Amino acid sequence: MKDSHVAVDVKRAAVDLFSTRGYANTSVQQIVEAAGVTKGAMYHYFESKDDLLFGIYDSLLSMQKARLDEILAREGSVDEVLGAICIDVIESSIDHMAEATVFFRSVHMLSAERQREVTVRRREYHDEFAGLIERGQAEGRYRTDIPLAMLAAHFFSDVHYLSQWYSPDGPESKSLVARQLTELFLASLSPVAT
Amino acid sequence: MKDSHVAVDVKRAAVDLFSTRGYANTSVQQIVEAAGVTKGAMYHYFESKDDLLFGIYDSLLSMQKARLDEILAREGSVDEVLGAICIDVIESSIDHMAEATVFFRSVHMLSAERQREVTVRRREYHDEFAGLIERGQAEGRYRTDIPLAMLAAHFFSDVHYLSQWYSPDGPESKSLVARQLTELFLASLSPVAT
DNA sequence: GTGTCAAAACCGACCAGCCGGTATGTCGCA
DNA sequence: TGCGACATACCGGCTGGTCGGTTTTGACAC
Repeated sequence: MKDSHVAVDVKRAAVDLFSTRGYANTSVQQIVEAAGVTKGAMYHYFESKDDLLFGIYDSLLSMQKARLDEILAREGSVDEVLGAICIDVIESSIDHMAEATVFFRSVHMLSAERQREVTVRRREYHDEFAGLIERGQAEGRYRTDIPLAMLAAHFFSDVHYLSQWYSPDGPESKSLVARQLTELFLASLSPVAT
Repeated sequence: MKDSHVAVDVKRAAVDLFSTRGYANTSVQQIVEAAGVTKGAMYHYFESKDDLLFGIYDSLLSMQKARLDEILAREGSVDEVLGAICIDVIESSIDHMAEATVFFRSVHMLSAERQREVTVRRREYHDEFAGLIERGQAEGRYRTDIPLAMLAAHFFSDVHYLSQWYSPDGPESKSLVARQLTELFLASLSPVAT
């Protein structure tokens, strides 16, 4: 049921429209027209407009979590692993910029229940990420004068903000941006001389 | 006309509701009820719901710009001035958290024309901020291996993200958060050893 | 191959409700 | 008596969602 061409087309069209016009400014009618299907077909695969929106969140959260776990499973020093994670999440956010835009812009349009689920799953990601920083702190590699949660937030803010300024058509390549932002973050993690 | 108690109350109620429920999920009826006025009174002071939303943007942009210019006019080294600006914008964003939440969440709900004006005024702020970093680079204080725009974005991302995690009821005080985030930013600006 | 038939997929006209906005009226005051 | 500041009833349009009906699909018998 999940991989019907209808469901796929509708979701793609929805991501596209939500990211440009916004969720509230996009009617179900516009979505199905853009997807080349009918309303009946859409409501056969999605319970509601909210359900469709949540589908976007679900995909993105699953993907990023899988990527995170895959990298965490690899061998390497804290520095290497953390760097790899930062670069990966930035690159994949750029690869899925439209989804990311919707993700950060439309949480409050989800039903309360769904918002809670998104929060929980984001926190899982956050905690694994913060845990890695904590390991680095234990090894004396990262500063401890600033709360762990703030260090993590300091990085997520960059990912969050990407869709506000990055353009795929711009001068900066995806991987360069990823390396530079990661570099800035890691630089700010260095312990301060006492 | 601007400082009627009706206009003030409506705006305050709107900020409150927009920041919690979102612009699209808040009806004009709810706003006027929360403000204790009638729809007629509101439409006497605001042309449209869009106009009301823009009022929030206008206030915030004017305030931040004025604060920026005031600090820029003061004497001091680049480090001191930049640090003061960072701390100030973070603190005032916390002081006006509700407005900031609306600001970052609802731009795409503004009319195209108004969106353009907001963009222009944000860019003015951005350019002055980036200009200061550039001065620091010229003095050899800040790294030059990363595009200026990205350095600026790296800071704005933290301000942007504040409303996602900061709670006034939480353990961290406003000024401490401001100092710590500024410290992280300035740390990442340091030139890298070659 | 072909007829049968049930289930799944899909269609699209329709609806109730809400929402932003307005038209018209009232009231106090200069 | 004119005018700005509100109040209130009202409207047209649009939106998410539904529902009865039709077509397509696929398993099975013959």
